Amino acid sequence: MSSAALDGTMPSDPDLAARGARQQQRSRQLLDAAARVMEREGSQAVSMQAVAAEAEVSVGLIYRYFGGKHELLLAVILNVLEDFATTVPAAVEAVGDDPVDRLVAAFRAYCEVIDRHRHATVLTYRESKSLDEAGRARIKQLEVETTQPLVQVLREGIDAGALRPVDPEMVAYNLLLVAHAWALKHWYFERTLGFEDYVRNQVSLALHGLVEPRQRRRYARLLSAS
Amino acid sequence: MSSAALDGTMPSDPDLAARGARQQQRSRQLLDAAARVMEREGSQAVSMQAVAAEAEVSVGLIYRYFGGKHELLLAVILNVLEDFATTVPAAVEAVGDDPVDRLVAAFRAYCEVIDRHRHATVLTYRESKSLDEAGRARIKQLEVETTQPLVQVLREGIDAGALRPVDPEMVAYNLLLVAHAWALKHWYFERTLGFEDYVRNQVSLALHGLVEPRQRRRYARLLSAS
Amino acid sequence: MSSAALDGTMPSDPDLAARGARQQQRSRQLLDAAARVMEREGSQAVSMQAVAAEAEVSVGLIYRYFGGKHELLLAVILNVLEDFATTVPAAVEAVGDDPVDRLVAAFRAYCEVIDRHRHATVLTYRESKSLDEAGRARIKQLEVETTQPLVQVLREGIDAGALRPVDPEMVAYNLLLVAHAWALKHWYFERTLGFEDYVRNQVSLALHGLVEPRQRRRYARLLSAS
Amino acid sequence: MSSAALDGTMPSDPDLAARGARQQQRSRQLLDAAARVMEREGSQAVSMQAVAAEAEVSVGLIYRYFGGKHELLLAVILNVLEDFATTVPAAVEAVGDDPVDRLVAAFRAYCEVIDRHRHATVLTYRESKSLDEAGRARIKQLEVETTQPLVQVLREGIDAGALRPVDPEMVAYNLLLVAHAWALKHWYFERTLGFEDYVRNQVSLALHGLVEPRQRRRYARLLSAS
DNA sequence: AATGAATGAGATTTCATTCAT
DNA sequence: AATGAATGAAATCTCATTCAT
Repeated sequence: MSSAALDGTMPSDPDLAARGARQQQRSRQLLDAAARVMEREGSQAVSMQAVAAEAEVSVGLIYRYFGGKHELLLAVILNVLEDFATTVPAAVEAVGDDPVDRLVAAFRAYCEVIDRHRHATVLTYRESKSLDEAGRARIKQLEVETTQPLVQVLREGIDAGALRPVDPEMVAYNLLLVAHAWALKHWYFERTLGFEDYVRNQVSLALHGLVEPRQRRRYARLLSAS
Repeated sequence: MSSAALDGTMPSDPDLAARGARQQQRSRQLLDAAARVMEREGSQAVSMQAVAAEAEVSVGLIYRYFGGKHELLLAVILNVLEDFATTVPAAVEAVGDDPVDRLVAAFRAYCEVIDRHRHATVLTYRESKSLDEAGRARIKQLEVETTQPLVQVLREGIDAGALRPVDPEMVAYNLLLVAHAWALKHWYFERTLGFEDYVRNQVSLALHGLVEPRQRRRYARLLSAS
Repeated sequence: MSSAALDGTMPSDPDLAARGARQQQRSRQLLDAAARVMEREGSQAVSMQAVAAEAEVSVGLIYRYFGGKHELLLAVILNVLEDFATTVPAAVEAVGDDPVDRLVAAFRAYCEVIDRHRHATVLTYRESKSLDEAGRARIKQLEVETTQPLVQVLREGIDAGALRPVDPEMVAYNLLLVAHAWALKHWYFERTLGFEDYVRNQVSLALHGLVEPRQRRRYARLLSAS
Repeated sequence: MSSAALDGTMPSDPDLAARGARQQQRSRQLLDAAARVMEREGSQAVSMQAVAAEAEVSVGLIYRYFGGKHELLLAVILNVLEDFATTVPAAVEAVGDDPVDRLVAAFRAYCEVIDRHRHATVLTYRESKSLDEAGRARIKQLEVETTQPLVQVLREGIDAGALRPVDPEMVAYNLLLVAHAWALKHWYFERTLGFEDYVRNQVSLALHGLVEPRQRRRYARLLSAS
């Protein structure tokens, strides 16, 4: 991984800074092009030549920014996971203290990130086998970390007596999966549901399974599907 | 799709029948080898040479039974979907009349099929882009049909007043996804859960979300996770 | 060349004779099928499997009658050349003594053989490179022999003073070529000419170049094109 | 057909021009190599590996310049037909106004082009079946156009009363065929005739068939064979 | 920093030929 | 005599990667 866009170096020399900015912009341009074309065709079907054409640069340039095809693919996937890492905690904090509100905010944030990177999400499922073991391990590790905010709010809810005493890790993964499903099975859901409907229905269904019976009245608004 | 294993022709001439049986056996042998090696390595990464080596036949022979790599992959995937089509309805019928029992039996049967073809299930997610449009459409169509038994038992349960009035199609797809997750996220779940735990936990969670509150006592056995 | 059809052995034992007849029939069947399908698709494009299918026999059987693909192709071509060897001299003898009549009869016979084996004639041009050196040499040799009747009648005509003193070998080859052209450029000529027109026009043109000026009146019938 | 050598674009940017020139040179190099090796062995028998080896480049490079084997073959053949299109009209114009002189000049020019591309001419006969329908149609179309200068001078000659009133299209095709024969049957003619002899003999023979009897004296020089 | 021509290993696919039945 | 399943060498074509400019 040699992409300047993915490490956090911050040179102080203004020349270097300018160069760094240009590099970051290039890197983003390449990443976007790669995501666009891979998502369109499936990454194995996409040649470096095609990515270069989509980004309107030469093949050689890609190798300046990414060590090779595997690294490029890895960077595309990591890009999504980073979006989770920044978006979800922010959404949870923004919503206040009620544990069920926080849970819903977290789930909704997951779904929004997925919706932003719908095709790249599919890539994660489809292409991980074409990475080396190190890359796969890194993605799995980050995916697990990605669920932590959910696990956290679930624990809070259980401790606060708002949620039933479920296995927070399994439930968190279930919710992540349902969010992924918006991308994975989009061809199916889009026939009947818009994004908002999907999120609201899934929230209602999940909360029916999770909220303590005696707390139901309090969250009636979230429990009703329509 | 020229595989004799996938059509149900049954010639009456004993010679032809013997030949048909030999062909079906070959077909199965090749399919198994393909599934084994594709699941191990990811189908794009797997050459026809590798499949041939795994099956201990020559490359050329694969082309006698399957028109090419795409057809072979398609056959591997269809093989799983056919297992659903036979196993799930049988399990539902075997369990009796109670709608919640039937729902649980259906879900459990899905999970068992997935567990039998864990790697081939992953293939479905990973490789569908390498099929042609017709193949993809066929798989999607069969996948949708595959959910129908679940949709059916959900409707029965709702009509009988045992389940809350949820959207049966969305819930069915959610349950299918949770079953798929046993394959897709096996690397994660296997750290903490065996197959039985996974099924029981998911059943408990799902039923908490689905069963009519006033029917809870009746299904306490299924609602408890451990 | 193991084809029984192409050597002249004639067994005296009636059993052997029956077998020989059956073999000859098989041989002819295969040859016809090969010619048909090769002519349709171009011999290189035609697999032994395709020939077998066309002849409605198994691939293995072809190898019983012809040593391999090269021999089969060679046999198809030789078959045409044999037709020349029998048809042309017969036509020349049948027409009488006039040297110009004999020339015309020979040319017309060539054209008729070509018309009978139009596609196989094209094969001779197209596929000779796929034969081994021995096969090519044999075909060239036979092709040269094939022109001999024409050379012969040209010589007779010159000696008799009916034809101008041209180079008989070159003229013979020219005439053979014009006959071949009926097959080679059939796509062109068929737009404007039927077989009879083609032959008559070419006869007229050739005789204008060949007949002694003072003999013209005598052959006016042949010299007029329409 | 992506060969830069075959379209006439002329970029004004000097960098692009230089690149274009390099590409055209490469294209020509590959075309020459392909012609050389195909002519030597027969195009079906020739692998892309062999062409690459002959041109001393890698296989992959051929695919940058020609879309595949068919296009390469097509380009080799078109190359010859283009030589006709430029050489023959020029030769006709260079010789002056006499219709018979023009006819002879045209025929001689045909023969010279054929002699320059002797093996590629054979290719046209041998390999057209391995092209797709569009390619075959294009070649036939160009071949017909190629005869037009001959048709034209024949018409002029007939109109001027120098030639007998023959069918100019058929005669033109005959002459083209006789020119082709120098390539097709070179193995035969080279035993007795050099290029000059061949052309002179054929001219003499053809003119005997074509020139108006009362104009013979005027063209005695061309009518004598030696 | 950027280009894109060039490479060549490797993938899929075909098919002449063999051989057990 | 006849079959056709099986083989495997060889062909076409792709594309990740390199490197001279």
